[in-house]
Amino acid sequence: MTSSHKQSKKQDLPPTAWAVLGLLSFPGERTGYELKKWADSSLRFFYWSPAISQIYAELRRLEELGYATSARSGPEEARAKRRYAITAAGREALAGWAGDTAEAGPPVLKHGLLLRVWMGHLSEPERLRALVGEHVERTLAELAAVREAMEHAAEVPEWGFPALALRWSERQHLAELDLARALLADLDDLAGLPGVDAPGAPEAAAPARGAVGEAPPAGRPGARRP
Amino acid sequence: MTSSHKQSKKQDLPPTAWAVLGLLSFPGERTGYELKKWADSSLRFFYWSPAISQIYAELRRLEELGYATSARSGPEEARAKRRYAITAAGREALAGWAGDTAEAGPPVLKHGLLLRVWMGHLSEPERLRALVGEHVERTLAELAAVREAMEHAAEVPEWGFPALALRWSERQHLAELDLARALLADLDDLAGLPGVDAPGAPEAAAPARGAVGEAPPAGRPGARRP
DNA sequence: TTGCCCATGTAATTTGTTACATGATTTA
DNA sequence: TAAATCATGTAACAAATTACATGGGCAA
Repeated sequence: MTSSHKQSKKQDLPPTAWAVLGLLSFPGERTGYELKKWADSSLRFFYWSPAISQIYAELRRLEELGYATSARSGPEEARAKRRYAITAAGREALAGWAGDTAEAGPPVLKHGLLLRVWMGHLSEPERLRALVGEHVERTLAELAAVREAMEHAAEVPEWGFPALALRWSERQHLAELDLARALLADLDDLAGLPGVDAPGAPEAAAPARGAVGEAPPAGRPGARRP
Repeated sequence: MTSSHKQSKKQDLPPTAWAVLGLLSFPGERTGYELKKWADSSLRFFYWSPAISQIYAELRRLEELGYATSARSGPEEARAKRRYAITAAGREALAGWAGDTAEAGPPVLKHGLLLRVWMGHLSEPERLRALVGEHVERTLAELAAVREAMEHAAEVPEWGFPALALRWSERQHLAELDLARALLADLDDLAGLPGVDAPGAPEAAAPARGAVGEAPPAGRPGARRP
């Protein structure tokens, strides 16, 4: 078991494989099914929750690489229940990946709402505003889900880092709500109706000031009516 | 060539196809190459910039569907320069997609840094802080790129909506910087060193207040040292 | 006894990437 | 005249999804 096993390219797995291995890096053994449920209430808030079929595929790959082991229980036949655990090699590889500066790229954001705003000339102004409203609704629902997950995470003391990640996600969703409010205001400006039909909130502005470069405080961008 | 052409499923294209069609929805005809460059300085900030080879593929598909037309110029031979334009059918379909409430899902975010923080037990605290620092650097660079793109967008009067999207992106990046600052503070707390080695900024807090549910103001989460 | 949750997997397909091939036009 | 940029495409592959197949255990 020395020469040319299968480990062709050691440190070059897709992010999903590392994410699954990360799930395994917490104490305890679990099944693919359990991993999926856990991902649904943690990773999905700031990263991604793979399809269950992909989790099984990654688990097999990780085992082939020697990064995980499995013990089957129940029927000795095919499709027996398998509980997976990380190996020492797996832990080491994962730690290497997690700390690798080159590996960590920029965050990936695909924001469907903004794509629609960008081509806003195709929609009625009202439709656009409605889309933003739906986005706010979805964000509120997500925020509630994050907070629920936070309660679970708070129960277990060794989940300090997962709790941190969830706190980040909570703030991120709050920021998303602020961005939506500002977007709505800009949309009004561009439509040429300055501040008339705003239904609720009385101009709660002051968005994201930073030590970096102050966000253009005066003078909205559009507002060019002939 | 009338009966069963190829348009099997009318309104069911991948988001990338719609994005490319969206690029085409602005006045003027352009080549795939030009589309790619434009996407690199607009769509990529809040959505995504497809590979050039995929742009060509999508353009061919859009033409097959009758959503775009192309006129070749230069050599009549193969691989002639092609300028694409949207058709009336294309514009209609795109408008339908853009306004469709069911079509617009939640934004997709894959944040590699947070994935690493989530499994922070695998890294040295210093490494983790360094990763956050790099993220801040990247974000600042992106922010500068957004601002440069905004200058270009400001030149052309009919780019009101693209300008809005860029403004959103600018604020989004500023929010990301705030989130990184808060994350760093939480990391310090969890490490047990409360607020000592903060190098620069004198506690510029007050992140995202919202009418929704105030972000836990007092009492940090971790801070449980034995 | 029907339906739901647990649990694992295969197959087909879509989406998207990188690497490669080719050549024209512009700029230094 | 060499290099960069413009410009279009093909081929091979990777990543990930959906749909499907299978079956045990448990609760209404």
